[in-house]
Amino acid sequence: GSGHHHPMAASNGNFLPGYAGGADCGVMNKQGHAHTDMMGLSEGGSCNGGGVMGGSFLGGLGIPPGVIVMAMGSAGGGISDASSAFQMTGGQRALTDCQQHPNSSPCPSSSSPSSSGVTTGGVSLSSSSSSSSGTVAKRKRKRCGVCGPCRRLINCGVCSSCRNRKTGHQICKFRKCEELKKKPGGGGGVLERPPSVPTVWRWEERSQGTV
DNA sequence: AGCTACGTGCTT
DNA sequence: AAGCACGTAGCT
Repeated sequence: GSGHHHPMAASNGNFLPGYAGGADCGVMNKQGHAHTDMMGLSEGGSCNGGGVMGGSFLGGLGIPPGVIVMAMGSAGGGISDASSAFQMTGGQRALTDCQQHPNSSPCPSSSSPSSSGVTTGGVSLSSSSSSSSGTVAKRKRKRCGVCGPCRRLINCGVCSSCRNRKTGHQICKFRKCEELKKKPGGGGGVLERPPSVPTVWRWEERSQGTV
């Protein structure tokens, strides 16, 4: 057989092997700790050529969660399944990450609240810098780590941000945190956070406390 | 020191 | 208003 590519893969193969495939794998590996997340998301490791087209396909394309849910709901015909699957990936991501590196505390949203301060609803106001002479230095907000885009671990490789990364210095559009998309002072509702965070927190606390 | 990505200004 | 490009904060 020669060139019997999958119809879907063929149409998308224009960029998958070029951007999502190589670029993502390379970048992710370089990150060091992200590979666990990626595996949890793709359930097979697209980089290793696991053959799970669905995983690499969705991840590579960077299709937003909503699309995935719709697709699954359409195929499986069960919203419960879609919801479960979606939550599983998200939960597994956080838990796996935390468990893989409990000492390094890689979790930006759940592992080290005091340092990251994301869960408190903003950047850590700890007197790190700029507290000497009262100069209000520009402090970057950090991604919430729990929204859909934040859960996404693979760059689509085709959006303007990915393509113009060299000059744009921007994260993949599909990975752009929903909170960061809003204005810094947008309604001051920074305290609003999804139930995913407190759930994980309780889980960890119970785990540590019980043991 | 180098990389990633947020914040902001400029251009369209 | 949306997108692009640049500076630079934050992290490794």
